[in-house]
Amino acid sequence: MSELRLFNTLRKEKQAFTPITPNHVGIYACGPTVYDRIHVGNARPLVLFDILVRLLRKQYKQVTYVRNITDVDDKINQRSLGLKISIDQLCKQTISDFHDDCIALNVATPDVEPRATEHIKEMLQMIATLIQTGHAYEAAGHVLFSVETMAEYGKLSGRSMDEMIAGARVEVASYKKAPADFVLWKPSDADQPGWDSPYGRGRPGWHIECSAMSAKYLGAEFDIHAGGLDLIFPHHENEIAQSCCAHETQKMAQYWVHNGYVTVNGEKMSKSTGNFVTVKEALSKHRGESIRYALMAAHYRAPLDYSDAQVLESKQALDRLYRVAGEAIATTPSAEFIDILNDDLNTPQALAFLHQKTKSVNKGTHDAAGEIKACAQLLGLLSYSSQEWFQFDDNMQDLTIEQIENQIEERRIARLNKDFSKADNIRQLLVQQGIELLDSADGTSWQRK
RNA sequence: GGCCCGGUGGCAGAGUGGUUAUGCAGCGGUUUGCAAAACCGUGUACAUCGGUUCAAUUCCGGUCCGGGCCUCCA
Repeated sequence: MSELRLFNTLRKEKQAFTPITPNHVGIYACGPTVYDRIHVGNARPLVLFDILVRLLRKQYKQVTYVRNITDVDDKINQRSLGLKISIDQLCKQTISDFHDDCIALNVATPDVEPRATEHIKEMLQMIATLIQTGHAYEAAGHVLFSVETMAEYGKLSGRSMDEMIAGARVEVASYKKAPADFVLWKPSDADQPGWDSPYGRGRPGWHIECSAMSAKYLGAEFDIHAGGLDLIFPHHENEIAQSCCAHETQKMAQYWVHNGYVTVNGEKMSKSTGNFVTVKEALSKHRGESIRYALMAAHYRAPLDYSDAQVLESKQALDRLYRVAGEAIATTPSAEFIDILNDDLNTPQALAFLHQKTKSVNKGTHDAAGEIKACAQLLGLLSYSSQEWFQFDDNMQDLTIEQIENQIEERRIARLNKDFSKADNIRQLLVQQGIELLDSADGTSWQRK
């Protein structure tokens, strides 16, 4: 079995993965800001890093997966005002919806799911350290990180200070020493959420929570930090600056892994542009597992265009896998399969492998059903029995299972009597109600269309 | 304006310096009372122009096109 290789954004190349502590991998992924339902674009990293964690667990004794929840953010404040509900209520509801979406997509719960508001103390400690060591300064009630004090600033995103200043579209606040300096702490009005601090009542800037929480649960230096491509700059760049300066380390995470965008008609899915489909909407049309399959059908770093047609095709592909391996007892994923995933999480090729195995089972050349199931389950697929997969339907039921079975029996008798027109009639009637009959030597079974 | 990424057959989407990706769809078969499923056969795909090479879709350079980041964003 080969070793895991990951494309490291820090180096812009695939690298062999070696954890800092043998047999214990620490991985941190940026989770949602809980102001609204997540969309399919948000679901992609959830699914992909879920697979990465499953793969890591297969190969390392201990894996600590931390995925935060950002529950202090100005978007949350705005939305709570708009909805006229408390921030607390909004967060509570959104987190609950988020967890429902995760379950529907078969995304496993992380080992730690820290919330920003529960780590204000750690953030303030880090800010204090940064001020003491000259990396941060107070100005107009804010605390700002001084980018000039960080020699390697810009390394992750591959841009120089000059470039950033040249291309800056940001309005530079007058109290900043340098245009690229960013906020660690900012003052809160009476009606904004805030915490007492040496700098007055205020709230944290966006980036500091991930630095504080990753350090708390994984240490100053840990193995993998994951997130969407759009977090590279400024979020992850700033996390690195804060963390490395506060901890006096060379690295924050060893490997930085970023997934590509989900697009709609070729354009980035994004809340702010209104170009998005929520996971909930998608789930009203498709099974969670079909959506999950669709999200891994392209390589994680490539863009993925989301459409109903795409998910429908994923459903068909799953049907094929279920037919051959649905009832099988999972054995163990083969080394060949692990190798494919170990090569920078090549899920499309992993799926192709499953289809190849499926063909060989259908041809009768290999008895690989158990292997297919085990491999698929490592991807978080084939988690149902075939019966559940083919007969289950959320939004029925005008027809009970008993009624269907009665119809099948009636048809059986008609067929025995060679009354094929009656038999075909029953088939037709059921088809109209979304039920398809499948004749075989062993009798007739049914499935939902 | 600066920087980055990508262009593969009808669609989606891997991969490779010289040999079948895979799935869906299509066509022709086998099988089947019907319907499916399944199997067999079937596609002269690698944006474009040059270069390197015995050989390039694969490496290098230009061009065109698309997308992204530089502001909140997974």
